[in-house]
Amino acid sequence: MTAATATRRPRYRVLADELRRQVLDNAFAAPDQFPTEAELCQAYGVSRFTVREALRALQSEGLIKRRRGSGTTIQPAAARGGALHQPLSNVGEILQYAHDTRITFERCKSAPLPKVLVSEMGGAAAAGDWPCFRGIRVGGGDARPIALTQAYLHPDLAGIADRIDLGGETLFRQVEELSGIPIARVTQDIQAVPASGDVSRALAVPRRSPTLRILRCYHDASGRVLEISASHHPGDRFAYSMHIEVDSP
Amino acid sequence: MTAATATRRPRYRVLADELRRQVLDNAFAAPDQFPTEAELCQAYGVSRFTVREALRALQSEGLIKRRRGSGTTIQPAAARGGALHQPLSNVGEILQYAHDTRITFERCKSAPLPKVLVSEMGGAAAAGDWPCFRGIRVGGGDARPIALTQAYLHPDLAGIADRIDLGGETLFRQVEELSGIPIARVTQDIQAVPASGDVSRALAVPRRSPTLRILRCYHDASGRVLEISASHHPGDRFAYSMHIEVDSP
DNA sequence: TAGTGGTCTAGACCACATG
DNA sequence: ATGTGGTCTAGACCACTAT
Repeated sequence: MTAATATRRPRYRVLADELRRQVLDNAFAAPDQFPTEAELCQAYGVSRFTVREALRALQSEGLIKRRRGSGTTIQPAAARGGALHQPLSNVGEILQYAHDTRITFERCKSAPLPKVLVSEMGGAAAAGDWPCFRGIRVGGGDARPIALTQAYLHPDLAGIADRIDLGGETLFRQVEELSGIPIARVTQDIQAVPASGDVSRALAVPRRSPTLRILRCYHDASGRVLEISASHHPGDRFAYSMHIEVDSP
Repeated sequence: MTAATATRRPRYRVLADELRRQVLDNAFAAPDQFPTEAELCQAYGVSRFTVREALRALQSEGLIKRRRGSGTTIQPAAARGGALHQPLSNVGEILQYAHDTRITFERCKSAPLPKVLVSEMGGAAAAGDWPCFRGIRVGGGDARPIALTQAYLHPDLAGIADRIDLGGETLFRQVEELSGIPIARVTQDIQAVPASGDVSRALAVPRRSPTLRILRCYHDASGRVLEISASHHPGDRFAYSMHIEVDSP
């Protein structure tokens, strides 16, 4: 029996989070200093199954590399260029940013959804006033911001809009928790656009300079859009990076 | 003890192949007629672990969908384009374009890797002359091109460079086939950059206009970069979209 | 040879969906 | 109430790498 606290979070996810944090915090002296499965089993008091599930997650994120006989090594964390990299995997952690960045939101007035976002959704079911948030993400060793994000909640969720912690977890996690409706699917649209006046001021870049715009729609299981967001990133100091594992023979 | 034949192929892969064949052969009357885990354990005489590993593979291919409590269902065949199976995981569609586009390459002279790509790789092991290809992708109902792609093969693969079908399958699939070395991992970097002179001419966009640049590295199992490519897309008529299925915590 | 990760078994309890 | 898939344990043997 473990502690009596009712953690509904699987152990292998907790372990994966813990190990990811350690890797990103450079808690290991060298890439080959990552613990073996047996060591992790003992250190955390879990079975090999749990350890392997956690390591499978980290591997699919590209954080570690495993070879039979050799061991587990940390993937080149450094060797990255000037731009900030956002590692993402095919599962839940996709929408998280590097751990040394942070964003704080401010609440804006509710308003009809901007036209560009309405068309992104396919034009349907966009009626009503959507509670609006605006945030600027900073970090990554650069004083200048790396993102301007505008997010909108579905009018049905207006009741929880005031209970959002503006400096807390990601918006969509809070939306899930406060509304009790899990996010089932995220669609994402990435495009290069010129910086508008608003964006150029917020990001400290010239007007019309290349900007990476990421539009995201957060759907529940029935397809309804609970949240929609638009993020603008400066082209010269932000890269959206992902990796894909291909299964061998 | 199983049959005496020394099958070094894991059971869960054999099972996955068998089930994939059945699904593609429409051996199941309805999408919800897929067997349960318990049925598969009994039918094939394997443990639940083996069954789940097999189903995990099929799920990551997008072939089946699983829900706790409900069961396993077969995904609509509409999601599948060609008759060929794609070893790439669910995120693998990321590398595919709309099928109403096409690209033809031309062979360029082998040359040292451009600096921007060297730094993308981390700077190591980029020495030598890399066989080079250049292609322009058209389609999508617009007469103007939607991409300029430059691709480079590792100098070790110079021998197969002349056997590439310039109008055929994707380059990396041909590289896999001709070299016999499977691609194990793809890393991808998306950034907004201003159009260079070369890019602006090829895409028929103004110089310095926002352009979506996608850098891809194709690694083999040992981490060597077999192919590296840079694609530039016009910001005003190209969007990179992707869908992500979220597993709720 | 010793130690690593990869595969596999036989159990168990749980969360969830459906009747 | 039943059955589903999700999590987890404690073992085992094997293939591979390094020494």
